This record gives sequence, structure tokens and C-alpha cells, in this order.
Amino acid sequence: MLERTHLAILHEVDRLGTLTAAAKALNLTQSALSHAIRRLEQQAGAALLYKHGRRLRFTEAGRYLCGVAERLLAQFEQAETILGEFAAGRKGSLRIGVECHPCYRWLVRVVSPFLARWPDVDIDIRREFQFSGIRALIQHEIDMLITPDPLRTAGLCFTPLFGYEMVLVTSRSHPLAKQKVARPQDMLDEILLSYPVDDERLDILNLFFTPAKCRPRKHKHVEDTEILLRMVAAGRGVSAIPDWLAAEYLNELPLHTLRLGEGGLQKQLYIGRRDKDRRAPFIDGFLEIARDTKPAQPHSRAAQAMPQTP
Amino acid sequence: MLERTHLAILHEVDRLGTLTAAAKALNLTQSALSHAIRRLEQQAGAALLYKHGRRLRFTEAGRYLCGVAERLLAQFEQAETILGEFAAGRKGSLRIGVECHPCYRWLVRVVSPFLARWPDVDIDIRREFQFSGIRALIQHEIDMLITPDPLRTAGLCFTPLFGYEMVLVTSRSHPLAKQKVARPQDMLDEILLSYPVDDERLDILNLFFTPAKCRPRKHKHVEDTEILLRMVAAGRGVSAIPDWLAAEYLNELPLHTLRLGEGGLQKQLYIGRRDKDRRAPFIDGFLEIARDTKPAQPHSRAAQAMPQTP
DNA sequence: TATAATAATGAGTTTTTTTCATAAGATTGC
DNA sequence: GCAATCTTATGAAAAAAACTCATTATTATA
Repeated sequence: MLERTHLAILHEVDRLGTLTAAAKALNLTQSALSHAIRRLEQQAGAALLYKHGRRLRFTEAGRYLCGVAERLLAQFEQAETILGEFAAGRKGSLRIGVECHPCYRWLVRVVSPFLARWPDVDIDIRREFQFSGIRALIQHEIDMLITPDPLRTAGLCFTPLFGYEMVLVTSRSHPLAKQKVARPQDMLDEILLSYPVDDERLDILNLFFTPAKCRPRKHKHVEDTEILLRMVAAGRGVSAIPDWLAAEYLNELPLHTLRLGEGGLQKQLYIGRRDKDRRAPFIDGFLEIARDTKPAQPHSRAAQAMPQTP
Repeated sequence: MLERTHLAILHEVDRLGTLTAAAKALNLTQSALSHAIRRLEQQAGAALLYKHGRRLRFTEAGRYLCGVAERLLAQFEQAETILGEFAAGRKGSLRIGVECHPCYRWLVRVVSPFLARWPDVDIDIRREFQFSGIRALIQHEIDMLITPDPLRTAGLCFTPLFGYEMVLVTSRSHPLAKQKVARPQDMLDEILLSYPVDDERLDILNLFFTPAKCRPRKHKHVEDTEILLRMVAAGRGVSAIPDWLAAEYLNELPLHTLRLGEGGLQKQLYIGRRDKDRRAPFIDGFLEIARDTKPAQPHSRAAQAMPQTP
């Protein structure tokens, strides 16, 4: 079978003219090359070289193979180079799962510096999972998971990114806008707007309404953050979002934010990865950039006090 | 170093899903494949496969190599196919040198059946040589030489093709047209037309005039056979050409042919090749067809008696 | 014609690959 | 949950392949 070494030998013989020189270039003996060529010729059933004086010349078939060699050897070398890039962790693709809907807005700010730092790494962000994000991570469907719910699982490790508080947003003209703190009982007549997520995974239901054994009057799903907040601003409902996300919109929309309960609904965002993924430096690289990318200033809630009309 | 076998293994694993199946397809054991992949991974410094359940999955790097494999394996296979063509003697190119100017006309009749018989062989006909055709043959500038002057040379072998006679052609209205035989002395006032070849290589000078220690009045070179004979027909000169070539034109042009001297100027056409070129069946193939392709009937000289005006 | 350069060859050694036997891990069906 | 089954991993031994060494043969050169 035609092998890479055969091509390398023919190529060097072509380049240097003699077996002896080619052998030296390949760190082999002239004898080894002679044997190798002989074997190849016997297998192929065609002469590749013949003696011309004390040198060698290529037959038609040999010359043809030289052309093949030139093309294929280059491809081998390129493949090895790229393989080296993979090995060094410079090349690859990073599939990031996001379990916290609004976090997408924060994530896009992480991605840009990452792409600049790791030009050969592609990023793929996924927000929908067959089952849980954790499972997707374990099953290698994604490489990193951004989630506020780090399940302690063997083989995974979670790193905290930053803490935040889920706040209630209402229109600035909403009756609740006079309060600083919202209690579940205040909201029995409200329409709750949320991202389209299972009820069990909505913190405002799990941690706010359920303990108080009540529910808002109505619960509607809205896909997009922008639209959701515009609906809130228009008084069509209220919603619970991270404080830093609200902060980004307070200057643009007539919104008011309230603490959810006396202590507030405190959350922490985590980034998770598989333990064994030490192999790819860019995973750590992403983690580092993610840790350094803080969300909008939570204390910009002060902005809500500023007199301002959109 | 990345080898063809590595690519083949990865390709089969990709295609069949398991090492075991791939091993069977490659007529190896599962163990051999496992070892081979392990070695490659160690050399590359990058994981290529990882266990997922009881099967294997490709890492990024592994998937990349699968792509490489698909491309490169196809190229290897194609190269081997073509190498097989060479081995079977079907693929190649035949460079034919022609030292006898008018023989070109005969040669074209050989080429057609050859091309039909060896569809994969290209033919390249060369009429100009740096030095001699023999030298071109020895130095592999050409593979076959058509010549009337077979120099006995080591490493070459010449095969006779057919005998012919160089005849003098004149216009039918030329004074010499009354004769059947031309003597050198008859032609002291003539203009000799010939192909543009060194005087030493013109038989009519070497073998006809020189022995008689005389020369025609003038000697002109004409490139093309057709033009040369039209000039002869127009009485602008006389020329010496093979009898079979004259035969081809006797019906078309008012030409007359005379024997050069009493015995005539007898020649033999040879085809020469390198001794060692047994390697390429199509060289023998060409030789066979050439031997079977006879020139125009010499006895069609009878045509000259037929009453005919152009 | 001797000398130098180069390729070819055969035997022996080294290296690489392969196999065998078995362990270990994961899935399936009961 | 457990046996049966499927799959990969591993280490040692065997087999195969590649390589080297020493030498011969051929050609070019001075």
C-alpha cells in the first residue's frame, strides 16, 4: 500500500537527485531508501526509478507519483500543524449552554473579547436543551453551562461568576411603583410576564409565590427581553428579572424596580464545565474572561430616582 | 507521524461506529486499532476519541482528522489506481522523434490506430532536436525515433519498418521527364529543392551528387511537402523524396519520377527505442502498429503513365 | 586506469505492528 | 439489581516490517 513514507522518499529523491542525499535528509540510510523503493515498485508492479549513469531517473509512473507526493505531503503537513493547534488548545469550538434566559445579554459581552483572544475557536451558544443543561454538559452536547442552579454532580465543576438580585419590574406609573418592596399578597391581581420556561424553574414562583401559597392572577410567556420590558413599561404586566438587566433599561424605559420580599431574591450565576476538560486551555480562557465581565452596576438602581421621561 | 493507516482507521471508526467493526473491516484486531490510535494520540498530544457509553466519540481534533482522512484517502486511492494503469502500461505518454522529414506523413497514419488502441497514452511528435535524434533517444528526451539512419549504439535497438527508394521528382513537362533514370551530370543546371536539413544529412547530396563530385546549380530549402511538390510541378526545381510519398501526389500534381542512378537510391526506415524500455507495453504496441502500417504502394508509379491533367 | 560517487543487495538487528488473552466499563433484559 | 453481552483498554509475546551494516556493482571523473 502506498504510504506517506514512500511519497516522502520519492519527493526527497526528486528534490536532491540522489538516494544518498535523500537518505541523509530523511535521517535514514541509502540502503533503507533503496529497499523501500524496491518494495513499492514490486507492490505497484511498475518501475518508478531507473539508473541513468550513476544517478536515478524517474519513469513516467515515478514522475506521476512525485506530483502526487508534492500535493499529499503538503496536506499531511498542514493536517499535523492543525492537529498541533488542537493539541495546544488554540483550535476548537466552544459550545456554551445558557440556562438563565436573561443571561444571554450578559454573555454577548463575554464573547467578543474571547473571540479576539482565541481567533481559531468558534463559539456556539445554545439556549434550548432536550432535558437539563447539566445533562447536556455531561453528555458533551455543550462544553460550558451558564446557570444559576449548579447541581452538585460528579464530573462537573461550577465556578461562581457574580451574585445578583431578582427584582420586580413594573411600569413607573404602576400602583406598586410607590413601594420599595413587593410582597406576594400585593400581586394577586397582577399579570406576571416571564420567559417561556417551565413553572418549576421560575424563581419568582418557586421562591416568592409558592412559600406564600399564592399566585399572580395571570401568567404569560414572552420570548424577548426587549418586548417583555416594553410590555411592562406599558403597564401590561409585571416581571421578575435580574437587577443588572433592569439597570440596563432604566434609562430607556419608564420602569420601576422593587425588591421581592424583605431580604430580596438573591441569586448567584455559575459557570459549569466538565472536570476532565483541562484539555482545552480556551475553556479556562473563557472562564477567566467570564469572571472578569461583570454585569451592569446593580447600584444603578439609584437611577430610578432620577427624574426622567423617555 | 501521521500515516495513511491512521487515517484509514479513523475513517472506518467514523463509518462503522465501533473499533471492533472497524477492525474487522480492516482485517485487523480491535486491539491493534486501539494501540494505533493511542500511539497517534500520544504523538499528536491531543485526544482524538473518548468513550461515550461503551462506544467511542470523536473529539474536535478527531473529527477534524476524519475530514482530512476522507480527502486524503480518496487521493491515495486515486494515485494507486493510476499507478495500476501505469503498471498495466495503459497510462503514459509516448514522445516520438522523427528524423526523416517526409516520414511525418506516414507517421500520422500510425498515430490514429495507436490512439484508439491505447486511449490513455498521449502522443507527442517532435521533429526538431538539439543535436541528433539518437542522442535525444538516449537522453530520454524522446521514447521512440523514426529514422532512416540507425546508428548502432549501445542501449538502443532499431527495428526496420519498410524499405523505400528515394526518387527524383520533376515537373511532367521537365526535360528530364523523358528519362527513367537521372544521372548527377544531368542535373548540373537544376535547382534542387529540399527540406531544411543540414547538407550532410541529405541523402541525395551524400549518396548521389558527392560520389559523382558534382552539385546541382542551386539548392533551396522548403518547409512543407505540399508546397515543395507544387513548386516542382510548376517547374521551379526538382527534389528527391521517398517513392511512396511521390506516389501519393502523382494523381494530384503533374509530376514525374525518375530513379536516382542505375540502381536507385535505396533506403530503409527504422524505428528505434531504448533497450530497457521493455517496461512500457505501449512502446511495443506502437512498434507493432508501425510495422503493420505500410506506406503508399510504390508500384503506383504506374500512375504516372495515366493521361491526366490537374 | 585508478579513484570517487552512487546504487543494489543480503544478512542481521532493531523497531513497529499485530495478536492473544484478559480486564474493565457500559448497556440490556429479566 | 444482576447476569449476559457488548465494547474498549492493556500488557506481554509473536510476527512483520523497516532499518543498518558491510559489501558488491556500476558509472563518471581525473
